[in-house]
Amino acid sequence: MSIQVLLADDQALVRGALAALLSLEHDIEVVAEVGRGDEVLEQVRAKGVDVALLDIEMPGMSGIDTAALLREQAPTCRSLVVTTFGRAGYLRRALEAGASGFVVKDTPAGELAEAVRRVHAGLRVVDPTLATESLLDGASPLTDREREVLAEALSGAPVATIAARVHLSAGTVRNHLSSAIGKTGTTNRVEAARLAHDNGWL
Amino acid sequence: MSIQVLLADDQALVRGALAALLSLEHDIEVVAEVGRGDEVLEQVRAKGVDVALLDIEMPGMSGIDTAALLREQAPTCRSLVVTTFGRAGYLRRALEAGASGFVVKDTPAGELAEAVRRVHAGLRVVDPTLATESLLDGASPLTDREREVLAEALSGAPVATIAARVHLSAGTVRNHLSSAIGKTGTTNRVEAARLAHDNGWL
DNA sequence: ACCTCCCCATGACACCTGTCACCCCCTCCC
DNA sequence: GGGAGGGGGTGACAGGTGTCATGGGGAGGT
Repeated sequence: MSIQVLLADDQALVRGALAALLSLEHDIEVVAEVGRGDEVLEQVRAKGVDVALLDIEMPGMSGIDTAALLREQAPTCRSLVVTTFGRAGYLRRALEAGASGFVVKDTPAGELAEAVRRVHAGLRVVDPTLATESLLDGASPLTDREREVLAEALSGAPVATIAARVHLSAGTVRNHLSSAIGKTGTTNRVEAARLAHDNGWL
Repeated sequence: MSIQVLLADDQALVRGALAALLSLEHDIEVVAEVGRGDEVLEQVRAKGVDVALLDIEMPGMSGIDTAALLREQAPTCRSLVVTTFGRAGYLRRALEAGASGFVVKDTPAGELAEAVRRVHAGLRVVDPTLATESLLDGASPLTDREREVLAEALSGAPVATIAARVHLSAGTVRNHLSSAIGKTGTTNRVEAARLAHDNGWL
């Protein structure tokens, strides 16, 4: 019995290309493709998927949240997160969410099939270049509120707008921003938001 | 004689997957793969490439600049730009640079081979969803200086830092920023920079 | 009970930003 | 020649921003 695989990626071309790549392997069969995170569970149940390849940045539901959902609702299906960005915090959050593997998109193509087999066998697969870096500084120093406020600041909105969106006073928002700026070692909210985003903290 | 194709994309996994996808076609042969824009020309000359698939965001040299280089240095090789982002300005700039085609990565996988064939036949291939939108408002309203200053502002640097980097007085930088904010209909530099970036103006 | 940490909030202060008026230069074009 | 437009610059002003001191409240650990 070959390994039943689901592909979740918002870019149809990448999805189709990965399907072609994996279909070259005799022991792997791509049985489902979806472009949104919130369509994964339904397909996993319907097709009896063994391994779900999840992109992180998808409409509907992120790959990380999807992995957590699968762990609860479909524990026989293992998750392999395949993402564009090798952000330290992503790996940590993916593993915490119950993903069995984490592969960056610039790994050699030949290794993907091997990663799928390992995950299916119950092993963990972690991109080696990230493993060391991540577990050291991957933890976010930000509190929940700081994270929330920074995420809003990413778009460049002024304090008043942010305050309205998170239902806080303008002064409190500025305090959170100031705290986040201090923790990230930056000099203003924009730099802080970028750094936090690049580290996968948002 | 089958069509000789080169793949240029900084993500090895995507590159390998696209190679697998295109290799399913009997009349297409992937003869070269590179991960950097500045390695394309060399490979095109060495392998006698007919069609170069170029990602835009690559280290070394952007896909757009690479297309322009190929037009000059290897006019028998046609360029097909394949990119993640459907930004209006990208299409316009790609076509101005001499690319024969422009495809977004979330087009159906099956259409890629057809796009390659059309480009090879000397036809233009343009993503239909972008064609209308792009040629209307794809032109940037920004002057060179405004573009330059906005690009620096993208990182969140304060005016003093930007002024030092572009060798202008702080006041002039603020004037350019103010002008750019006005033209983009935004309220501050961060929003203006994001909008300009998303439209491919930077 | 006590300490620590996070959360919410206010007021004050220095500084940064966005805008405007006004000046200069140069180039292109009618 | 004159006008339009881009570029570079200055000074001034209102308002936004970052920091700090100082409150109060609650959850968790010792």
